[in-house]
Amino acid sequence: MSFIEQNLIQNIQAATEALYHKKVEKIILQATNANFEGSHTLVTFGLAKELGQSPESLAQAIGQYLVEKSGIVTQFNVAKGFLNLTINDQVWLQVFNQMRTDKNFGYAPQNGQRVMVEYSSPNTNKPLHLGHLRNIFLGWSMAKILEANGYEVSKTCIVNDRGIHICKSMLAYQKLGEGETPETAGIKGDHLVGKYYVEFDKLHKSQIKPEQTNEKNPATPALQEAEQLLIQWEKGDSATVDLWKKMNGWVYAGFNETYQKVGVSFDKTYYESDTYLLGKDIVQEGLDKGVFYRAEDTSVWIDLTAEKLDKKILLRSNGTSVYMTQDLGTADLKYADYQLDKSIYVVGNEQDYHFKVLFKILDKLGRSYAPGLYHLSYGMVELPEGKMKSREGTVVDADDLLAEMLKIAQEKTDELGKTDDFTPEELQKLYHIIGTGAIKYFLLKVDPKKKMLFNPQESVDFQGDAAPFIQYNFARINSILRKAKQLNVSSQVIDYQAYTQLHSAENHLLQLLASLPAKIKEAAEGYAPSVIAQYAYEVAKGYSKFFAECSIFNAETEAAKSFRVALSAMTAQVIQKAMDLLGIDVPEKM
RNA sequence: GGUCCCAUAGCUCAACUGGAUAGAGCAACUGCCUUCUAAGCAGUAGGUUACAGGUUCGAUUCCUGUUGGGAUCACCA
Repeated sequence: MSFIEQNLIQNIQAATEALYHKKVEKIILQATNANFEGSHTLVTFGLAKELGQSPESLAQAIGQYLVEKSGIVTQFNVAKGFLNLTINDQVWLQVFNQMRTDKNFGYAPQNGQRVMVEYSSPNTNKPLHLGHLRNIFLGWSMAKILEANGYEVSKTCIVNDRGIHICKSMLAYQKLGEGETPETAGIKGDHLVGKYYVEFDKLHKSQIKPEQTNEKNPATPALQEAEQLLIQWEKGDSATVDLWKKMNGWVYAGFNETYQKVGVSFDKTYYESDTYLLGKDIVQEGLDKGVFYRAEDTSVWIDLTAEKLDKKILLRSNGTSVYMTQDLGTADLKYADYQLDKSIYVVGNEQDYHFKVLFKILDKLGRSYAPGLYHLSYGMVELPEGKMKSREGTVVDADDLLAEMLKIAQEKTDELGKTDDFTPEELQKLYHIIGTGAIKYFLLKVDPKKKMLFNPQESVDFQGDAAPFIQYNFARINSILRKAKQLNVSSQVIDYQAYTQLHSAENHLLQLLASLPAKIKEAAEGYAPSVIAQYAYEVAKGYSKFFAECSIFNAETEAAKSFRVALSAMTAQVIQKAMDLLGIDVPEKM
């Protein structure tokens, strides 16, 4: 809480005591609506009831008191029951001075807690698509935000690298591959494997007999062969394992290329081929504790109907484990590896039910870490015609989209012609910063919980509420700072006393900058990078307005000039920090 | 059918967790570059917050119902 809020709350409490001889415990302030004068607002309806006063007269009385006694409130107005307070500009300048001298402004100190963010978690049978990008950017940003809130964060990825779906692409490759490799085919490894996954689907569908069309899982020869391959793999058959290793290697190389392109990485990768047998001992533990039960056919279940959930299978009658069993095992493994206080799973909302059940089971088993588990459930990215389906080819491929972003960035940059002095390398770097920034911002600005729409026809915005606009303001500021250096305008020392009247655009911007710490906290508590994205845009907009309305180098006084340079520098710093939390770079020039 | 989620301007999204006259961007229309980067600024227009009730000083937000959309309910992962 800022000292302004502390001061106001204390003085409001003092006011109610002095005026009505009653101490009020909780005072809640909110930001003043833009249509009214002031920055802080006290909503008096609740207080009025408690004190037996009318909201209007109470607001008047407290307002009067604050102007006289607080030392920071210069004026107030009352609309209905809302008491709007205007804070002295000198106080705002103090706030400004405080934030610019704080190297860690916005960041919370270490809190000694460990948190894991698991994200991406791809299958190794097809390339990444737009939905994965939302997942990846959310995970990365969430990790950054938690770090900024003082957590020790580890980023992990659980690769789903085994199972029937992997065997499908292996089988198709065996049949049709003719020794093709990413090199000979000239195709990125993950795309090559994805191609054979599609081939398998074609083969499988062509083999479905007329009388099987209504079955949910028609047993075609192709499917049976793939199942056979899975059995071979589980036996450790060397030829099968070698093929599996080779194809997975291609996929990893492809994924890594994409990860690198978008600038994300992991501290730890778990492979399901290593962990898929985990969790069976937990099944035994659950049986011993009486949390699970064994059915007549020897399969193991948990009955969660009392919790308004269903019965869930945990071990098949043939003794093999299911998805849930593995997740129980990896939860224990993660905790054993990192002693986590919190563990965040970034997984799509189609798995809401799965995680509800998973967390409930771990809780029932008495795991101490259960309360710290959180499913960061995000909505699907949909196309105008509906959901993306990889088998039907209606997906927006991640690599294709990134390439298109770079292309648009290049076209737009070249069109504006402001980069004539750039070297080819600098230009490539700039296109990359702008292109990837645009897609990241596009995916992160929306509340994670909500599904969102991507229209390939309109693609991603580079204008208005978009990353390039924010980056543009950062570049603009750097231009200003370069010029300030040239002109020897010092912003180190500011004569605040000589600057008594802030321009409304300055005041607005300053208040925005001051709210960075609150926003970083809010983003972590709500698990919502969108809070930061919206904030970054507002700051950029605030600067743009200031830039248009206040001349910096032709300022009326020296004090104003140096303050404006300092305000610009501070804005650049805040923009950079906010964008960094989103995983978005900012350019010095553009 | 059970459970869960969603519905806000023509389009894409906000709305400080129950607050004021519901805000931005895109698209449309008006102005503004011989002065610090116009990827910009200022303005006009655009809304019965799906619908019907309820709770209260006050509802886009909470409750009930209706309609429409999505997810999930596998001895798949």
